[in-house]
Amino acid sequence: MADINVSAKIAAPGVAERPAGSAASAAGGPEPIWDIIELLFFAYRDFVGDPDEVLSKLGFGRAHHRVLHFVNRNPGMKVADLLDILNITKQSLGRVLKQLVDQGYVLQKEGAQDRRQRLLYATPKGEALSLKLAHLQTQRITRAFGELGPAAHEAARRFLTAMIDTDNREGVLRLIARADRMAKPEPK
Amino acid sequence: MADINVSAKIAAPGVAERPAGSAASAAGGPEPIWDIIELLFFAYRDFVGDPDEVLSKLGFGRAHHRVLHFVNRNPGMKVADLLDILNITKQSLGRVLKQLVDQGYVLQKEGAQDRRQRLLYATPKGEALSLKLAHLQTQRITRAFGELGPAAHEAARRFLTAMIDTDNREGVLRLIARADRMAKPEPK
DNA sequence: ACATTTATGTCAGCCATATTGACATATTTT
DNA sequence: AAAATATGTCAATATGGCTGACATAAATGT
Repeated sequence: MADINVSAKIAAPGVAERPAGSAASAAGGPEPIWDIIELLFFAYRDFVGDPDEVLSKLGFGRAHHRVLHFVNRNPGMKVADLLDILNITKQSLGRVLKQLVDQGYVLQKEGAQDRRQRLLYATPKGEALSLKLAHLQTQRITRAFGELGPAAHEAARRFLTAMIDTDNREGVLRLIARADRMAKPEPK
Repeated sequence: MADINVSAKIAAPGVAERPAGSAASAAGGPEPIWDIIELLFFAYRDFVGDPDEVLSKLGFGRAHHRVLHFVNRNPGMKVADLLDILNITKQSLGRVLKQLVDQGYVLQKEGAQDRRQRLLYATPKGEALSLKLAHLQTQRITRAFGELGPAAHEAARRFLTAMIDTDNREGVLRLIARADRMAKPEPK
């Protein structure tokens, strides 16, 4: 991880400083909430950084992580569901998914009612990797909550939920709730 | 934005549900904190989605946004500082930075003390774009805080800060704090 | 029964953003 | 004078997005 040591000489004598009433507040409306904007950037960067290290050793990237994660959490999901969640094209998904299938992390099974569908399941190998990555992220979250006290989990959940597009929010919450109830995959 | 409408048939009748003490807690250590892991994914996706739309119309991408953001927030920063923050190589930065310079969003000035340095500044045009993008993100944050009550800002700040790598955290907080001082310089 | 729509896959090519390695130039430091 | 530093650049490569076009099988509607 990069160390953020911007040299103190940035605000060196002679270097232009902004005039008193900054351009933002004077001209362009409400003051940006800089701290949250930047903290989100850094927090997310570190949050995905842990899994990225593990994945790169396997020749995988963040795209594989996302696919494997949602497949593992929602056994039997359709390809189309995954496309909606990830918000990418089927061509993009196809490449990544094929690698996961070929290497035995994900398997596809013909739908029982609708035989056009290729329902997706994580194999034991895939589940193990998914859980390993989730565990890394959970360690970070647990450490953060440990620093913050018992109300932190609920507060974080509420904040993050409120940051989601309002028209998507219900769907996301349903997705999470159902995945929590979801069975272990039984591709029979 | 994609609508998350995973077909309800995933949890089809007859599909087993996870027994109370789930497989993960039985087998593989502590239970992953799925809700925060997934909410972070969706919240961040929407958070960067707003600027992405504006940027794509200008032929820019997320990389340009990051560069412009930090340059605007830290006028006079060195190229090396930017590389540390963004955690990319100078070759990757070079291409993006060149476009921003060529199109008049960023300018480079020779360092006064060290003439090897190319100190980076946002032009008025660059500042305007940066603020426009920050405004979009601020609208989302403001809406979220509005739903959550007055303590939400402090809670979010504490949560996001705690999620950052411990050895990076101080540097990040210093960076944010100094940028805030640059925006509203105290009468010296 | 036939036509249409749906779910998925695939081929081919393009673009954006990242990488590594090697090398160049100017400037500061030793 | 030599070494280290700050930056830039060339060349090649990889990943993960994209669009467009087309193929197949199965479900659905008339």
